[in-house]
Amino acid sequence: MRPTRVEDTRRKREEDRKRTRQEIIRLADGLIRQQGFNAFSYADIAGTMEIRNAAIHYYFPTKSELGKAVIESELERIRQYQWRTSGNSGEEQVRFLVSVFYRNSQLNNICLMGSLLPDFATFEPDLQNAVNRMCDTILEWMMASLDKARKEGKVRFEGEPADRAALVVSTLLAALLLVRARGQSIFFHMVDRLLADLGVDWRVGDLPEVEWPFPESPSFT
Amino acid sequence: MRPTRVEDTRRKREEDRKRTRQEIIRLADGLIRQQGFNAFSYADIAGTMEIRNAAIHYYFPTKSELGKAVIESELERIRQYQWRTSGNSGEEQVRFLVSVFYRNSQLNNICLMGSLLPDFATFEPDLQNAVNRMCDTILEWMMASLDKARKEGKVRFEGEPADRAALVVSTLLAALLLVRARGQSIFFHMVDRLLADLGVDWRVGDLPEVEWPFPESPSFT
DNA sequence: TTGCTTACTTACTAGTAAGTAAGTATTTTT
DNA sequence: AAAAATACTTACTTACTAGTAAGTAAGCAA
Repeated sequence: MRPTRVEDTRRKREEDRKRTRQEIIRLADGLIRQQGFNAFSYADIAGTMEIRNAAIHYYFPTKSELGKAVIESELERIRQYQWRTSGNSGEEQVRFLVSVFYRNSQLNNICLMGSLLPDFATFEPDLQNAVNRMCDTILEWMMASLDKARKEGKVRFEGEPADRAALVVSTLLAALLLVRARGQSIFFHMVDRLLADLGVDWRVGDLPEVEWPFPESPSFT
Repeated sequence: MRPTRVEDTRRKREEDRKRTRQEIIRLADGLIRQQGFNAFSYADIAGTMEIRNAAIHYYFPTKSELGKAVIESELERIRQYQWRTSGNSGEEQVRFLVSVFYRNSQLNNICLMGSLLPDFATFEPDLQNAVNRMCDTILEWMMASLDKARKEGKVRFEGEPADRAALVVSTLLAALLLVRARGQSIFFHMVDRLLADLGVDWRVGDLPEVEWPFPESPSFT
C-alpha cells in the first residue's frame, strides 16, 4: 500500500518539526558545553537559527525542558554508541570511550557532566534527576567496558571496576576542563598516562573514529 | 613610640575596610563554588551582608574584579598552606592536599577550578589569566609534593610527576563534582582508590586538619 | 468555503543583571 | 572652623532574562 499524498506531506511536516527541534537541541548542547547552562540564553539560539525567541519556547516551554531534552539526546547517542560497539572487545570499548572525549577536546568542548555538575545546585529537580541519570549511565558504561577488558586480560587495574570507572571518567572529564587553562597538550599527556596505567597501547591514530553529531562548533555571536 | 590616637583610629578604619572586603570575597567564593560564577549576583552578597548592591561595587567595580580578588585570595591561602607544610614529608604534603579537597566535599563545595573552568569562555582576559595562574599553582604544588614523596620512597607512581599531578588533581576535582550527582560516598571511594594506587595508607582520621577560612557554608536566600 | 491545526512572529510582562551618578553622615586633615 | 576624604546609600540606567499572550500566514480537513 503506497502512501497517499496526504500521508506524504504529513510525514514531511513531522520531519521538519523534528529537524527544527534537533537543531535547537544541537545548538543548546554546544552552548552548554562552551558557556555553561546558566550563561547561554534563548537569544543565542534564536540568533543563530534566525528565528525568534518565542519559537524556541514553542518547542521547549522552559529552559529546564530544553536542558532535559539536551540530556535525553546525549543519552540516546550513548545508547547508539553502546549498541554499535557491543560486539567489540572491552579494550576497544575503552579506547572508543576515550575517543569520544578526544573528539570533544578537539572542538574545545567540555563534556556535559563537566558543564552541568557545577551548576547543579541551581537546577530544578527534574533537570537534576536527568543529570544524575546521565552520570550514572556514563559511569556504568565505563565500568562495564573496564570490567570486560580486565576479564579478557587486555587491561590491568586494581580495585572494583566501579571505583576504577569513576577515576577514569574523572580523568577524562577534568582533562577537558584543564584544556581551557593549559591548551590541548595537557589532554594528550593525561590520556597517555591514563592508558599507560591501564596497560593499553595507543597512538592518536589508534583511537576509533567517532561519528559525531556536531561536525563543527556552532558559531556564537 | 606608642601610637597616637589618630594613628589608632586610622588603623581601625583600615581594618574595618579590610574586614568588609574579605567578607565580600568570602561570600563570593562560597557562591562561586555553590552556584557558579555566572549564576550568582551582587544581590546575593548584599542580601546576606545587609548592605546595598552599590556598596559591593564600591569595593569591586566590576564582577570580573571580584572574581580576580577571589582567586587572589585562594592563591594567598595556598601560599600559606605551602609555607606551613614545607617542613613535612612529601607523603604528608600529598595527604594534606587531599584533605583540602576533603574539606570541600564536606561542605558540598566544589573547588574553584571545577567551578570556574566551565565558564572560562565567558570571562574577560584578565580573569582568564587569573584562572590560568591558579590552575598552574595547584598543579605545581601537587607535582612538587608527589615528586618529593616518590624520592622519599613513600609513594609510588609511574611517569613524570607533572603528568601524575594532573591525574591526581583531576581525580580530586572531578570527585567533588560527582558528589553533586552521587552523594558523599563516591568521594571516599575515589580517594580510597587514588591513595591505594599511590601506595599511601590512610583513614579519614589520618587526614590532617585543614584550617578553613569558611567555617560554615554561607546561607543563601 | 469554512473551520482547524501548525509553526511560527510580534509585542509584551515582570523580573533581574551589572553598573553609575549623586548625595550624605561621619571622620580626618589642614 | 573649613575642606577633604571615607564608606557607604538612594535612586537610577541600560541591557538582558525567561516566559506569555495574541495574532497570522500557510496548509489541511470537512
